[in-house]
Amino acid sequence: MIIPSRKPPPATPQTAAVVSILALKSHCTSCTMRELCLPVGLDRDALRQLDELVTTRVRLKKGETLYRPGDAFSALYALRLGSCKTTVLAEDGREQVAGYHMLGDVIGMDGIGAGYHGSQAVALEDSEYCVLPFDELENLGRSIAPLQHNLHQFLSREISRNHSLMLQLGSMRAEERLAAFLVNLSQRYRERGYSSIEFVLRMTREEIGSYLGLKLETVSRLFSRFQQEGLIQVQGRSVILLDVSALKQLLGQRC
Amino acid sequence: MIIPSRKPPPATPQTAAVVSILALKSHCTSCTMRELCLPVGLDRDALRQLDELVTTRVRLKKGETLYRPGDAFSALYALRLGSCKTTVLAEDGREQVAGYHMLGDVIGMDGIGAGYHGSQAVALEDSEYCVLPFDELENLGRSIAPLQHNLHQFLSREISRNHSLMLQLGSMRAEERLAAFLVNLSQRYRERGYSSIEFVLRMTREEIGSYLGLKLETVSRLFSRFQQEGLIQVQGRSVILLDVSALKQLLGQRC
DNA sequence: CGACTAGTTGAGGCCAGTCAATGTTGGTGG
DNA sequence: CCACCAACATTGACTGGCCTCAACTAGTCG
Repeated sequence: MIIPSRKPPPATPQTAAVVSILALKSHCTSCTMRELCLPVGLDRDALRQLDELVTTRVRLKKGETLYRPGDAFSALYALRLGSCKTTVLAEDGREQVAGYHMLGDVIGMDGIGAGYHGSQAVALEDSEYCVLPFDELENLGRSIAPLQHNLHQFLSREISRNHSLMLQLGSMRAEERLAAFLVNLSQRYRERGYSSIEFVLRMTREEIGSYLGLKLETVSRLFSRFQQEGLIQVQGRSVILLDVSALKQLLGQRC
Repeated sequence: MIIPSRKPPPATPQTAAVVSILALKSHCTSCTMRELCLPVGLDRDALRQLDELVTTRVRLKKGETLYRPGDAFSALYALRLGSCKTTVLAEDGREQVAGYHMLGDVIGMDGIGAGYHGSQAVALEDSEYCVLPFDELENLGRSIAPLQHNLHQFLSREISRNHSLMLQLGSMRAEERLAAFLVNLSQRYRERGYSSIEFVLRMTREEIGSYLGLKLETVSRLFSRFQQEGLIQVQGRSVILLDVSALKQLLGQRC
């Protein structure tokens, strides 16, 4: 609620150096992520106008940064390929993962309010982003009501997502948090047409721990225990969910 | 990240019963909270149009509910008088406070994405809310760019606020969390023209604990300790901050 | 191959939770 | 106005879940 967001304007250098800008047009019209992304439900005419707006893509290698705290906010980014994490930093340098993002996710939304980013986005693997210049997006939203509404929905869902995470961090035990994490990943992979029971984690134990407010050793121990109990099969970053309903029960959720 | 937001539509009864609807026009034009609230920076003409939209207010007594999880989403609410908390519920009934809100705050934003509320808003004292019908607000936003932008900023700031809270919940120790809580309240009281060093808490120890992911006994002990250390003076819900900079240092510090 | 990063596992400690007893406050009705 | 009660708050003693520290293994890459 406090610290990182109200910082004075950019002290940090802009991060354009590490990214490759592609002047290719990235047609929403033909994008496979269209129905998961901001253009969801738009008609052909609206899609064409949105295409006009998305003139650049950014490509990041694993570990590279899309934006940092303090960078001027100018655009939202739609994740087109690969995956990334967003992290927030405390004043003393402590860092916490605030989200893991995959295809169709829109990131950077925390920058609108302050005019500069309060968080950081780092690629977990080689990845690609459509740049949505925010001024133009607002302009276009004023003429295309469904686009405007989609934007509002994306902003709102980010809030809901954060609420769930806050609930996990504030009132769940370690094993419940990890179960929630796995079930959530599972659902999102399914939505994107991937296997919901077998996937490869893109992040380290430490990053998972950071996201869940746990230490890496705790995460590791829990993976081992879940495996022992027959809930999952885990081998490094490869995970197979053997008993999804048991995992869901762990969080108090009825399937 | 998971549980409460993706529920099926309303099972819960609508909450209109407990609230008093006032058909009074609540003029943004003359509202003292104007510069903290959604109309911030709007010109006279825009203000007048916004006035047209805000046709009703809701008045709640302490403990009454503005909306519940599952209630159909139709409007945002601008807090005009008093204060309230918003809470999120896990499936097993566990409840966690997600935010404390005061004059000028806009609440209900988590409902846009799903079409129904995922959280609950409960009055901490007798309070009053301007009802902002969301469809109409979107419409108006399409003709008044600054209003549209303000809405986006409010949505975005809610995200930033959540990020800070996540950071607290995930990586701070109990004393740091409470210090952060007090400093944050202090800042918000100042912004609203109240004393930033002397105020009365509107919530119980248990509610503070719920917000910070702590138990009420822990909160109580910390208040006592802070007092012993000369950081604050506390008497029930009355708090005086004696050493704000020491409190701020507590959040920056890694022990 | 060595250096490095990531992951696993064990031992022990500490912070915050739990349980319990007691004190305080504020609202209500006699 | 005061007595009463219930809700809220404080404090102590003890427990336990997660953290810390540490040793070791597995996999990767120059």
